[in-house]
Parts: sequence; C-alpha cells; structure tokens
Amino acid sequence: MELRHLRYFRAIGREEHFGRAAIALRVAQPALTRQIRDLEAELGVELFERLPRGVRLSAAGRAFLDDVEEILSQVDRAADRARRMGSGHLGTIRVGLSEIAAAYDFISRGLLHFREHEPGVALDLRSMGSVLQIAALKEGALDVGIVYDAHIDDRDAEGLERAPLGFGETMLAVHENHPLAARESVTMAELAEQPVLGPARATARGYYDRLMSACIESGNAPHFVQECTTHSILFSLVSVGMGVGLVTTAGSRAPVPNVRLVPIADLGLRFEVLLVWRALDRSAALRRFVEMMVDHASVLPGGGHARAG
Amino acid sequence: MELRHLRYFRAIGREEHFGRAAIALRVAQPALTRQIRDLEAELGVELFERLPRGVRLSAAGRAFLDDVEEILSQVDRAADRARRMGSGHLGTIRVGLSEIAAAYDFISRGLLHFREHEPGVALDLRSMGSVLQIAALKEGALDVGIVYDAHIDDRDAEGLERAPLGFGETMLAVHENHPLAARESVTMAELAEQPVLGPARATARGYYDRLMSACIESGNAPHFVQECTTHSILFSLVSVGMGVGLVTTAGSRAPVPNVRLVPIADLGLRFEVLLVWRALDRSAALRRFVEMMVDHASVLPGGGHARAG
DNA sequence: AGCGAATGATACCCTGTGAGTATTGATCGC
DNA sequence: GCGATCAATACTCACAGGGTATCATTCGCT
Repeated sequence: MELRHLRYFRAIGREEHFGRAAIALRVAQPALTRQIRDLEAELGVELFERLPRGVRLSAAGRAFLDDVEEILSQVDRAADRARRMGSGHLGTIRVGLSEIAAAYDFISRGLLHFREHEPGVALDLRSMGSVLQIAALKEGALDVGIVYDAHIDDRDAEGLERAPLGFGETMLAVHENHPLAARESVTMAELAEQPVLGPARATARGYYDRLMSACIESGNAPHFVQECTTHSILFSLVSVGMGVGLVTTAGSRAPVPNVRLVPIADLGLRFEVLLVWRALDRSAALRRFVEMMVDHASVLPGGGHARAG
Repeated sequence: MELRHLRYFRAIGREEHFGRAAIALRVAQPALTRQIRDLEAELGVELFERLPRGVRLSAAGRAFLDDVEEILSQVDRAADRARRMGSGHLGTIRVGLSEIAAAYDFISRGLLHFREHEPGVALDLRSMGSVLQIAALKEGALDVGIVYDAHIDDRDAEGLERAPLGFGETMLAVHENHPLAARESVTMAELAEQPVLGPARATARGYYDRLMSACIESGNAPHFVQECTTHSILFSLVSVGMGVGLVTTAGSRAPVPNVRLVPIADLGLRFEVLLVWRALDRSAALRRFVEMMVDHASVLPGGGHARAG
C-alpha cells in the first residue's frame, strides 16, 4: 500500500465517482480503476459497492475513508512540521542565562523580540553560571550561552563560535549612605582604605583573574574581604553595609534599591557579553536566534552598543 | 511522498544506520540513499546529519520520525480495521426488535451468543413494531428485523430475504382467578361467552387478519371488546380482569405474574418468527449475524424448534 | 423499443522510476 | 599506513503505473 492508493481512494470516496475523481486528481480514469482494484485486493475488502450505474462506498469503505482522511492530513502536518523545523520556525532552543544577563536590557529585549517573531520556537531558558554554560554547550546539553568573554579561554574557543552582544563595565557598588555613593566616579586609590567584595575564583575563574590583573596594574590592589559566588549575594552584602563591591554590569542602576553604582575612573575594565554556540550546530532555529540577537542588540564597530531597527 | 519513503525513513531513523536498515528492509543500501535524498529534497529539510562516519538524526528528523511512526501505525490500524469490517468482525448491525421478541428465549440467547462471539460488532437494538421494521428495512434505516411472518406480504417479499427462527403459538391469556385459568386447554366455543381482547388492526394488519380468519374458520368467532396495540397493554388489561386475550407468544408463561396462558385446542394458529433483511445487503457482519442466529436457534424441519450446539 | 450518454472495467503500449550491482570517497581503528 | 566501514555515485534493467482506445452495461430520453 502506498500513499497514492490512499490519495486516489480519498478522491473517489469523496466523490463516489471515478470520472470526477480522475479529473480532480489529473489522471486518467483507468488508473484509478486499477489502483483501487489493487488496494481492495491487498485489503481483501470491497471498498466500493459496484452499482449498475456508478459506485457507492461500502460500510468498510466508509470507515476506511475516515481513517484515510486522518492519515493524509497527518502526513501533511508532519511534512509541514518538518519543514518548519528545518527552516528554524519551529523547535526548541536551550539558552543558558547567567544572572548577569538579566541586567542587560538588550538581552531581555532580544529574547522578547525573538519570541514574538518566532512563536513556533520555544526558548528553554536555563539559569546557570557562565562556566557551567560552557561545559553544557560542549556536551550538547545547551544550544547557546550568554556569557562574559572572560569565561572563555582558548581551549574553549575550538568547537565554539561566538558573537559579541554588548559590553559590561566594571563599577563600584556602594551603599547609598556610603561616602562614595554621591561621587561621579572614584579611583582605585580611594578603594585601598575600603573593605572590598569581589567575585569568587572558584565559580568565575577567568573573570576573577582578569579583574585581579587589572587591579594590580592600577597600582592600588584593593583589600578583598569576601568572595561572592553570585551578583545577588554581592549586592546583598553591599546593601547591608558589609563593604563596597566590584561588579561588572550594564547601565548605572543596581538591581537593589539602596545600592548605587559608581564608575571607576582608572580601572577601565570592560567585559564583552558574548553569545556562544557550537560551531558544528546546524540547527536553523539556532542560526535564526543568533542572527536576531546580534541584529537586535547590534554592537557598533566603535565599541558601544545600540539598538537596531 | 509515498509510504515507501516513510517506511524507509523509519527504518533508517530507528537504526541511524543505512546498512542495517537496508538489511532489515531487505533492499540494497543505495536504494535507501536515493529515497532519503528524494524525501529530503521534497521536504527541503536535512533529516539526517551526515557525519564523517555514518549518520545521525537531525532535530527535524527526530521530530519527523515521531510523526512517521504514528502515521505508519495508523495506516496499519486502518487497514486492519477495514479488513475486520470486510470480514464481518467489526461494525454495527441495526436490529429491529418488536416487543414480542423478548418473549422468545432463542432470540435473546442468540443475540447474547453473537455479542460474545463477535465483540467487535456492535448490535444496535431498536425497539419498534413489526410493520415499522419492514418499512425501516426497505429504506435502509435498519439492517435486520425480527418479525412474525404475518407482517410480511408478497409486496414486501421482493428485496427482502428471510429465515425462520422459530414459532409462536396463539394462546389464550386469562387472569389467574378466571374459571379457565386452571384448564389444560380451551376451545373456541368456550370463548364465545367471554369478552375477548385482541390485536389492533391498525398496527398489526397482517397478524390481525390471519387471526380473524382463523377465528371465523373455527366457527366460533369471539366477541372482541378491545383492540390492543401492544402485548403489554393486552396483558395489563387481562391482569386487571377486563377479559381474556388472544396472544401469540412463546412458552407457557405470561410476562405478567397473575396471568396464565392456556392453549386453544381448535385454533391451531401458529406464526413463524422470521429474521428479515435486505437481499442486496452485502454486509459481512450482517451475513455473520444471520448465520449465527439461524444456527443457534435452528428450526427443525418437522416444525418445532430446538437449540443447536 | 431504440438510440445516445454515462460509467466503470479491460486491453494494450510506453515511459519513468525504483531497485540491483559495482564502485568511489572518506574516515576510523589497529 | 592498511584494511574495514559506511554512505554516495554511476549505470543498467525490469516493472509498475499511467495513457489511449475500447468494451459492457445501464439509464434516460424520445
């Protein structure tokens, strides 16, 4: 049995007329006679009652017609689904999101934009740290990650592709009652007297190392009193007055009400926010996602970032 | 797209290996390569990722495989259903049952027997009068009827086929306190003094006419005081003492507690209980039903009836 | 009653396509 | 580096499915 049999049978069953079905199918009538004869032989069932003039569906034929209609429409749906999937309009993308990502409006806007323009593609957003994202990407447990460039070392580079989305400036988080809270900017020298909170090397090695290098280069390495594994912990500690914090984030507003962000004049430590994915991944949906994220939150050659139309 | 494509794709998708799939399908491997190439071209989707060594389902291929599995099993189910329907093991038979039928145990037993042996065939039992059954049969609203022969006249005979199932004896229904209740049998002469209940000509013309003819032939036409359209009405009236009733039924027990059935020695009016169906009806389930009913409640050539093994 | 139209079945021919064999190209494992 | 593995390609062949012409039957309209 082939779909041809079913298509022919459906046409004849609907019309209960070989001639009209032949016209609709754009084949000659004898072809239908033969195919239906073969189909009936294979099933061992008379699908049509041969009347003196014309034909009529038998009881078995009527039941079979219902099934065939369902089957053929299911075939169409399956083909359509495969096509949409192949063209990237349908599917699931597993996106790794470290908590820092939420701070960048071009990321959340980009995600929203994609979801609106590709409603068939489910975004499986997974909150996980940058280091974990890289590992998950490599073992195929994640399709795309959003991380700081500092977390990718050269060994990671092979097999992974990346695209810059924007930048994160490293700033000082201070409690609103802190003397430095009202300042336009501060210098590293001013931090020497302060208890400073910083990242944890264990969970963000590359970032930690680059931050430390920059501090040392500035000539005024601060006094770190606490390593924080996440931004939210760091902000919490700053907000209860445990010290000032070195954080890399977007914009000038902290996610906690009573904490202010102050630029550091002589540090100039910038991190790139990257989209990362497997170079071998040929998923059309992924390509579409990357394209849209890059396009939406396009990074200008000069270094800043702006929204594209 | 043909089922061949789907069958090949399913085999390769399950194995993720062209060679083994070719063996399982009993075709040469190049045939698969070509069919899959065509299928992918038609869908515009790469269903398999071509690895340096071997193949792997793509995301679209994996989704398509799920659909294809469903489609192919549905095709099998549809074919199976059509076959079962064609062989009479599946379907629906609309059976007309007049209330008299319930009195004959070979009918209820036959129905039960059929239901047990053909669980795939639904019996759509419809309670309707004999005359209505004949009409419904002719216009295709009913597949088989169970009626007294008296209701079929020669005009009905054409187009309808019949088979005898058993006999109904015409007896006298009397209230248990009635003087005749204890008798072994009565004669028509004895009924002359009685108020008699009989059938209604409007709803059972053939039966009524034959009953009347027999009464007149007996030489003692009784005095009918009431026409009853149904057996249950007649029995009700007898049970409240409105008179004695002439009824045709099976066995010697009335369906109402305080009514007795007494044979009428000199009437000898017997009616055949018939299975009736359209001669042109080629439904296998119907044929199976007729065969089983006749076989089960087989009527012996001598005239009586007995149960067959 | 007879003729023509309608309808599906049959006969016959021909082309396209699907399958087979042999081979290539590429890669992996030892 | 050699042989094994695996899919793709080249080429040939047979047959299945489609087309045209025709038949058999029946129905409708004179």
